[in-house]
Amino acid sequence: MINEVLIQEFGLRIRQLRTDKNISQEKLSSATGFHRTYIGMIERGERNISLSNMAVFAKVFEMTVSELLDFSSISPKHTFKKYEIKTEG
Amino acid sequence: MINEVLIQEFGLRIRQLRTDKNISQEKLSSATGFHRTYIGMIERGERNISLSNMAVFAKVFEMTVSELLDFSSISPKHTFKKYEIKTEG
DNA sequence: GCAAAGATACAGATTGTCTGTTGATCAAAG
DNA sequence: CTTTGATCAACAGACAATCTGTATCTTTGC
Repeated sequence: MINEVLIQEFGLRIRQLRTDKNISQEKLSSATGFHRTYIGMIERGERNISLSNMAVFAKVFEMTVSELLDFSSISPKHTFKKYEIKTEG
Repeated sequence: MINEVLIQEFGLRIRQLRTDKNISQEKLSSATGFHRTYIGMIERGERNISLSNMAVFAKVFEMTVSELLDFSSISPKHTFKKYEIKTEG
């Protein structure tokens, strides 16, 4: 999978926001409508989620998708330079 | 499809960035590695793209995914309140 | 034991690729 | 002015690859 690091950062970000709210994966599951095991897979960086599903998390955490993808609190050195393009791997 | 409005905004954002760079869909296609028709579908808001593929566009446009999803120039009133959650449609 | 989370496997849906066609626009040439 | 050639983008249909969402079982920690 391409851009795995980014997907893992996203998982950490969701976990951080969830634990900040002091709720379980099951609670987040019912808030978002996703299955609880799916939440777990996302937090572990095992799922490359789509824009429309990102928006569901963003809404539950009351922020825009842009803010949801702001990893400065998790990974201060985050930069586009680490992103990968398909054919150069 | 859920969150269609957001997906359309993303398409407009890509189109804006591409036309600002003065390149054709085909040029963007070879820069990103995606098929030329796929670029067109994204710009028309017909594809719900994944995080890892967003990063490919972000890299080509030299910005983070968070910046790529900043729609303030396209849609100044963008807010998470317009996002949808699965079960409410 | 019990609750929360990890792990794996799976069907069905969607994304992403590919070939090819159509129509619009533009510039150079007749 | 109209034909030719080149470039660009919308679109259709078929296919491969990947994601979505669920079920089930295992592990961890209280």
